[in-house]
Amino acid sequence: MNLKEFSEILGLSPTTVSRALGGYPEVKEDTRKLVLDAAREHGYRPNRRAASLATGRAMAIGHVIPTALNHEMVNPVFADFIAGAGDVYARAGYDLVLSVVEDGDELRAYRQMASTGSVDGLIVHGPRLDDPRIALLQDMHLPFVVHGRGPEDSHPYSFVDVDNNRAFRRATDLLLDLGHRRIALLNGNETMDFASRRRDGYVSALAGRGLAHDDTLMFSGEMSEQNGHAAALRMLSGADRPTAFLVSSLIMAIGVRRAVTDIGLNVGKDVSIVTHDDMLSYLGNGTDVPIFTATRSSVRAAGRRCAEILLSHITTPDQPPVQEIWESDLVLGASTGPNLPVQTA
Amino acid sequence: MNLKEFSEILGLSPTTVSRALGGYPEVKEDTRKLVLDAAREHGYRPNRRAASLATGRAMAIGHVIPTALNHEMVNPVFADFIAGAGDVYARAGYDLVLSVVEDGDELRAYRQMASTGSVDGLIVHGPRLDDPRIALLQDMHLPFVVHGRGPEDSHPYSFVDVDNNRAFRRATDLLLDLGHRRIALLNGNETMDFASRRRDGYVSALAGRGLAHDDTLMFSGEMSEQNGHAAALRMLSGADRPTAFLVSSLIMAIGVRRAVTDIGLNVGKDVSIVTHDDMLSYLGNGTDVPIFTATRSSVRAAGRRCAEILLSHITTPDQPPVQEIWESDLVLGASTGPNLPVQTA
DNA sequence: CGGGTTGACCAAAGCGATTTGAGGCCTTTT
DNA sequence: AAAAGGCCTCAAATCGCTTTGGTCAACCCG
Repeated sequence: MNLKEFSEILGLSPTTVSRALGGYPEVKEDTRKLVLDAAREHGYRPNRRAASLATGRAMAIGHVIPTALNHEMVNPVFADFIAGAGDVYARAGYDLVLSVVEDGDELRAYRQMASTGSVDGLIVHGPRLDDPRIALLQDMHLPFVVHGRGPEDSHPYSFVDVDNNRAFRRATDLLLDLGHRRIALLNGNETMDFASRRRDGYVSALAGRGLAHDDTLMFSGEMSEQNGHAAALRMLSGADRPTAFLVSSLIMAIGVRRAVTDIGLNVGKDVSIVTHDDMLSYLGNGTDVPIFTATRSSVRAAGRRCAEILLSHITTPDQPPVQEIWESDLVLGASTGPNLPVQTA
Repeated sequence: MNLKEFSEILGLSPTTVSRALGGYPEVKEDTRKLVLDAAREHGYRPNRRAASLATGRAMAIGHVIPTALNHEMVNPVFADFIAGAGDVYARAGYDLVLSVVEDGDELRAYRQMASTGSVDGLIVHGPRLDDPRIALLQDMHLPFVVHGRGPEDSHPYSFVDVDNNRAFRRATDLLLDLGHRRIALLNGNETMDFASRRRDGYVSALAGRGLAHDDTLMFSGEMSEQNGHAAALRMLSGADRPTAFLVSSLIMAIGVRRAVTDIGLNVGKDVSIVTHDDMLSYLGNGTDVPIFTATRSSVRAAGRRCAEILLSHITTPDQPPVQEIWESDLVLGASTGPNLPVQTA
């Protein structure tokens, strides 16, 4: 059923029908109601592609998610981020076009989405320290919003980020205040912007107490349960073992907890854990008292906000960029406690 | 840059250029090479929407993922499933259109995708026991593939599923063979097809040994870490507590493990756990010896296979439906052991 | 040498919407 | 009663591509 057929059923011209559906004022209210009712009854809906072609608006937003085929990992925060963003898109009548590409092929994916005109804007996921994508997107004059932050030397652009440096500085300070001195950092891949900032926060908190950081207590890599377990186990079985862990993701923290219990120690008593918690829907950090003491920020809310900003850039261009740096909560849970003097007993 | 402009640069007609890019035989190889090189140089790519309109093919596949706004959970297997499917789409030149809708609004989403012609086919996620979506899709004559199975009374349709009944029957048998008699089932929501089949497998294995199932040892609900923890804790603190748990997801099993260690028991010694493992990329079940004994089937591979089947239905219609039921591995890990006679000591 | 093939290319007609500019009807004003 | 002005509606152009149905020249063969 196309517009022509549909308008013939109604005995109206395509123009009038289109205007009625589009909500334009040049059509009598009675007529509009007639048209809307008939559309519902006959199940008519304008063809998306034809409408896009005519208006020049794709009514779709692109998300490019990298999947490292060598190390096979899909970042689990995508699901929640996209749930948040997708909700906003749906309300505004936008589609969400997902492109799954191998790491390193992202530039090509962006270029293609832009030149084929299949999206009106893009979300940039997981910016790296030296990320070429942002410059490319600025060149292409396609609206975009970054989840996180990339290089800041270029022209300003819109982003939503959490204050990773501050969050991990505060978390480290908390552990220091509890008397811990051997604090391990299990971080994400430090070529990623967020991980780099978290490391800086951790290092500067230590430096603030005149402590040097110890490379043997620092891990940087994919934030999987396995990696958390392996790294923690290695550190705990070394001499002069850590009494506390600062971890970049809840999943990784679960691996740390398993390592701690594996060797017969107690989380929150013998070993403290502080983790970052993205508030993923399927991995809640306890209902009553949090399981883990955590720096907490909802990635779903970030998805929602990124989508809102992007849509506003699309509907009214030439706005100044929106840059939001969210403070994350530091919530106390059951995984931290004071460093007891007699720990090796 | 559109086709007209681009073909003028080359001094050729739009027809020839389009044919050259489309790989049609009516164009001299030299000319084709010329066109391809120029396209690369000038960054010309046909407008997707216009091409779709002309051919009638959207070159896109729709995925509708439900998000229950009340209970706020996004199924974490989506990320991996979509990574698998997206990879196949990308190679075939298809886009992946994601629609995030509130539970119950799925029918509307499907109807819309079909009538606006924005996709050539659909993947159905998470079929329920009495799922109206499949009948609707058959009515609309839009190709689709179901991940899992829905009602089987209607016309046959394509699906990829694991043999959930058999997997959980075997897992239950294993625990029975190890001497366990009080075996708890922590299942997904049993209005879902997969969970219902797993329950049947569990119940029939018990019945095979003349055992009745005990409602107080059965949980059905969202497969979150919290739910696993809460349900296990409740069961373990009751009288005549279970000695083994059969769990429907690794995340939930992690919650069970936490509950077991919380009350000072040992996983694999005092309490056995068998879980289903979707082989999510960020939640590997150990590298060497599996952490959990598990029924194992890759959801990413399922995504890939569903995509392949769907694309083949789209490119050559009127094929008979493809129905695949995958056997899942039963891998032994460190979380199971014999039921010791003196257990309450 | 001429009719029939074949090869390489092109003009123009869609695909299904939106939107401009023009026209028809009815009410209001002088 | 005629002119002006509103309010609706319409025909046709447009978006950028694909594809049908040619045209034209070169080639082949009896």
